Amino acid sequence: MIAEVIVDITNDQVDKVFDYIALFDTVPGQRVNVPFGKRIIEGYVLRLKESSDLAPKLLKSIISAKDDYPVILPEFLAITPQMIKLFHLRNIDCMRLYIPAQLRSGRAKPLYIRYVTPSADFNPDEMLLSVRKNATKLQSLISNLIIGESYPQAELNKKYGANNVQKLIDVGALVQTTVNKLRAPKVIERQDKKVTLTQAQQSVVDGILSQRERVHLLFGVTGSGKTEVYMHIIDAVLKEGKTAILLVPEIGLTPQVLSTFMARFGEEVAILHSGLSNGERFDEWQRLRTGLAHIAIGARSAIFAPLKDLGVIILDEEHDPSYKAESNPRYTTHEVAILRGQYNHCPVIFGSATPSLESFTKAKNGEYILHSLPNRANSKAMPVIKIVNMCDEVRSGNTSIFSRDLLEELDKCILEKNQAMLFLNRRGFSSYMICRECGYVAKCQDCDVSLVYHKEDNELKCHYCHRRYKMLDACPKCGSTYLRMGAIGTQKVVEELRQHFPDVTILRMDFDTTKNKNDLNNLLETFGKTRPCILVGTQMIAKGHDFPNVTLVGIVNADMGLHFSDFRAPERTFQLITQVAGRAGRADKEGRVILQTYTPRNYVYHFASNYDYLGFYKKEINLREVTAFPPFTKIIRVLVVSPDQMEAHSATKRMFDEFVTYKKQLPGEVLYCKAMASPVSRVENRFRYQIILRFKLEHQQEILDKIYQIVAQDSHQKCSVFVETNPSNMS
DNA sequence: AGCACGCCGACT
DNA sequence: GTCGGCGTGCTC
Repeated sequence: MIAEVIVDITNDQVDKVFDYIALFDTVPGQRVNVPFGKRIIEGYVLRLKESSDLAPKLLKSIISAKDDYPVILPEFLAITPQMIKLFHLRNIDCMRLYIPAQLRSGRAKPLYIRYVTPSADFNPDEMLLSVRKNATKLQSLISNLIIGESYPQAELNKKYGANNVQKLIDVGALVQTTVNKLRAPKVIERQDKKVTLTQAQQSVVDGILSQRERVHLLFGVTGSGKTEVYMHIIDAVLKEGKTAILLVPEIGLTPQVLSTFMARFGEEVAILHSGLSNGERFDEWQRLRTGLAHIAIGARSAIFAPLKDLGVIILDEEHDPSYKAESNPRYTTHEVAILRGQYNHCPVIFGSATPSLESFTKAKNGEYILHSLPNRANSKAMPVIKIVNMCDEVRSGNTSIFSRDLLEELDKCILEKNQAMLFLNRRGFSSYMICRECGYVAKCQDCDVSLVYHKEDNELKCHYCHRRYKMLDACPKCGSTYLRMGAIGTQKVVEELRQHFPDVTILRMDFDTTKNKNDLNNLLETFGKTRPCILVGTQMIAKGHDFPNVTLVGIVNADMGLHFSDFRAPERTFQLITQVAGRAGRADKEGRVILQTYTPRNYVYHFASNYDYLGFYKKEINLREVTAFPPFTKIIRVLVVSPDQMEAHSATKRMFDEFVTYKKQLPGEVLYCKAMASPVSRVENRFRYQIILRFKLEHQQEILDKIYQIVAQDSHQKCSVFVETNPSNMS
């Protein structure tokens, strides 16, 4: 037999199938050791065949199998060609996505637990006679051992002393056995709490289950009970003997979400997330692979959960940016989900209260089936969102971070012994310029995106074209010199808050204060039981935490995201406001939201404060169409990185010239093509240049192929080139 | 990724 | 004359 093998080397030149002679039984998906050149490396068997096109004398043989089971499911091997094409990946990139990293590095050691059992000829009475009188611990060990019983050795060691236990092992009184134990994260007791669905929820469940081979978009407002819908569908497919994947955003994997699913499905659930130790994660992967667990819950990478017979794939909060892998290997979870859905003939569900423009457009076009849950399950009204004009505050002499409205509401909230959340919108390091008198924001004349301040050369730059602008001394609109830039940090907010409310507990939650997983849990626990209390935080506080006593949500600086130089900024801002507002007044208490902005008349705030997704969608999709931005076009960023600035520059120039030549061949297709230094021009002493292209979708495959071809032509060891599709982070 | 082959500069 | 620089090319 001949085996087609992919070798475990990340290099374009060896990204092809190598034929080896399989002298023993091998199966597709198996990991093998093969001779390659002068050395022996790991490889993955793709498929088996009778003969090779190569001359037999050129072929070498597989040395050995690395595992006694195929580490990659047939399903993954089947979708690999499509993965390669869709995301422009190498074969080996795909293989590595399919298996946990620990398996490859060989660091995933199974956990062995030693047990000891009294041996057949163990006679406690006889043995006690030969023990010294003062060896009390040894005596009690001997007299407490029960024949036929098995003890974890660590336990006995602790109780009676390791030397005593070892002594008994040495004389043959105790026999050691080793058991491989799976390190599952702690399991919450299963409570069979049956929830009756509302009629609306039930019809969504029925609709999805009756159209299994399709992609569904579940558009349900905050609190409409999407989770219940998911659970019922998972329940239904489990009963058919199938399996399920539920994906949540990276920071959405909160203890609350986990315990909800654990309580419902118990040990059927395997969790795959970054908080697990290497061993735990590997063991959860094994539980899924061997069929001990049937539901995989996790962030993005859990889309590669090794489950057979998938009955449903769910992406909750489908608009969340973390579903897009922004570093190599790059992929989009939505598309992988659809590939797996097609293979398994199972439904794929994208759920959100604020669907991404891309997904909603596809639903409107009939590519996805749209299901709506327009009402909250408890039929309570959404909290009122009050927009506060911060320019007015400045004009009336209030230069603090907080508006008078927000302070007043905070006062009331504290007086009533309730809780408040203050949300800070902070993205990236770059910042925009804003006039604090009139709200003017510096924008690029060509691109209609906000300019980004670059400290290195004290200039304002557009991230979408190469245009540079002189730093402003005064506002060009009103002449005020009261310009501001830079992000406010949570620390600053907390400091100022302490001055206003010295006696109130103020908690801070951001990247700095939640470095390890326990920090976050402790913080949430403290917040849960402290009243009154104010929680200040970034994105993190917006996700899935349910605190019934939160009656006030303050969005301190809504504009930050809006003026970030990203064509998706309005969309992100709308999603964020909706999500954050949903934190107020969850239970029987009225909620209130204060939204602070320097541009109160912006359409995003208008639609967001009315919870009008459809209105926002209509406006925004129209804007994208008119300005020729995604989803009507595709944006490609080619990033060139090299420690040698000249090398990076000349490579960029060479490629850019080729793109320009190509652009002329397809008149009207490539709308935009510019080369420039990257906004963050140097990272770790490596220089960065970029080329931005924007083109229509009709010939996208052709154009993409050409881009990849040009990039491949010009890649040397001296500089690395990365190609990103519709990038959101341009640093 | 590695390792060998191969073609030009500074040395015992 | 040789040793060694790392550019180029191949690995079933």
